[in-house]
Amino acid sequence: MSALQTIKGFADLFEPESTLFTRMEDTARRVFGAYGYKELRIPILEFTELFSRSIGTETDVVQKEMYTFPDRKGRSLTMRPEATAGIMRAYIESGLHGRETVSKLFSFGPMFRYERPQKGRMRQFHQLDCECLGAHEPQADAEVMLMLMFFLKELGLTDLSLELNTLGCRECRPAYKEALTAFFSSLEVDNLCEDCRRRLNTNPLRVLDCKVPACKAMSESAPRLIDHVCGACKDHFDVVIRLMDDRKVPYTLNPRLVRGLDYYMRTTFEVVSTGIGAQGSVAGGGRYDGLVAQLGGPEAPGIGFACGMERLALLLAQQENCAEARPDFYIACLDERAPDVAVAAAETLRSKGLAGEISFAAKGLKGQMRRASSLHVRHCLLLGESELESQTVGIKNMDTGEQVNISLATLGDWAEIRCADKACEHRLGAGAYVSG
RNA sequence: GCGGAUGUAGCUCAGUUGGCAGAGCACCUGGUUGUGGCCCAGGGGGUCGUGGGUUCAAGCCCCAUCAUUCGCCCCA
Repeated sequence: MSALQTIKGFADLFEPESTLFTRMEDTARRVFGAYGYKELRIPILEFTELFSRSIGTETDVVQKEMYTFPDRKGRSLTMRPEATAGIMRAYIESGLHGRETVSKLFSFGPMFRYERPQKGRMRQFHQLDCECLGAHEPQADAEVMLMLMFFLKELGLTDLSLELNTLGCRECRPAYKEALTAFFSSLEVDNLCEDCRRRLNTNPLRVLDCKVPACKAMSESAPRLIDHVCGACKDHFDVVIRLMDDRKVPYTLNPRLVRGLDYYMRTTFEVVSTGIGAQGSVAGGGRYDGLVAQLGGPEAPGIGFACGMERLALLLAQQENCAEARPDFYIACLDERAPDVAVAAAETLRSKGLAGEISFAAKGLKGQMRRASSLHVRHCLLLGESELESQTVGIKNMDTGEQVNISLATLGDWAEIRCADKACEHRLGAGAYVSG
């Protein structure tokens, strides 16, 4: 343990990862905005009760993964492990439900879960979160999923699969749970893994989700939820599927897809990738019609999803189309008097739209040129003794090796010409990456 | 909470059956070159993650501990 290292599972994000995060946020604002979603920023700390009441007391998240501690007055606070609960709280507390029938909200930021870190899983991780509140219609389910896939496509991610399932509702799920429990109890329960024998009592649906081969084999012939849901749920799901088929968005029906949080019902979905190791699910969500009321709000239905930004970043980093933006200039100071001149010259260049930097200290030519090379700049501006005497600057094109000397007074003109030349290129890091 | 792998120079890593701490890259100085990338010579840099133990002798063997990482679990 040391004051000079990050906490386990907490990371500093430098380039290029930080740029990837910015890109995800920008794309999210643009795409979600096109569907009528408004950005909502919510606190990171909430009263613990908000999470235990919404996520479910029996879930692993609440039981052993939350950062929970008392504040100075002894009230139990928790660093949010997910965003939905906080958005629901804000929705109810603000009275937004009274001013509009449908509310579409998105949010993003850090979440916290005390888990063992591994690839694609941190203790502080980031999620993009969308919630559509006030609509019970299956069209809302379809739109949410279409929006998610559109967002991923806009990021350039296409090699992903959408998995889809329905969980039934409060009316039909209890009967299914009983049927499922009865089914497993009729078999050799001892063949199930230790976890599943426990799940059989707490949450039998999770047995379907188990990855242990023996459990998988046993649940192979288990009764399927889709055959047990009530008429209303069946109708709802049929419309969702028909809409997805109409839009020709590929998906896989996965009867084993079960959400880990208690509040989900009816439509559930998950976006999975094979490219990032064991933590392959990059986004997940579903319908949660009872949640708002359960938290003390009105009877408002809802559907939404959360998207893991670290996992998306892993996929984005694998793409070959990340081209770094090249700075336009580096001013090499070869004389002690040069840095003063360089500060002013650089300001002139930047005011004309060029990007670059200067050496704050005067150093030898060799080191300066190395620095210019490592920065991948297009031009190296040389300020040495002779240039200072004559009030000029040597401009070396780092690609061609050509060098010209121009008067310091005309540096702004040179910059304008350079800018015009490159009018089609992104300026000042506005788009550090070009999509392919 | 459980299991595997890994901690040696600023970075990437070698290090044989236990016997003087190494390479490449990077950095600094000098030389060569018409003003960088090549080449030559030299140089600075290490509590070998940490603490114990075995031994004449430990980077190497044993125990503990911390950290990183990949899985399990769980989840986005």
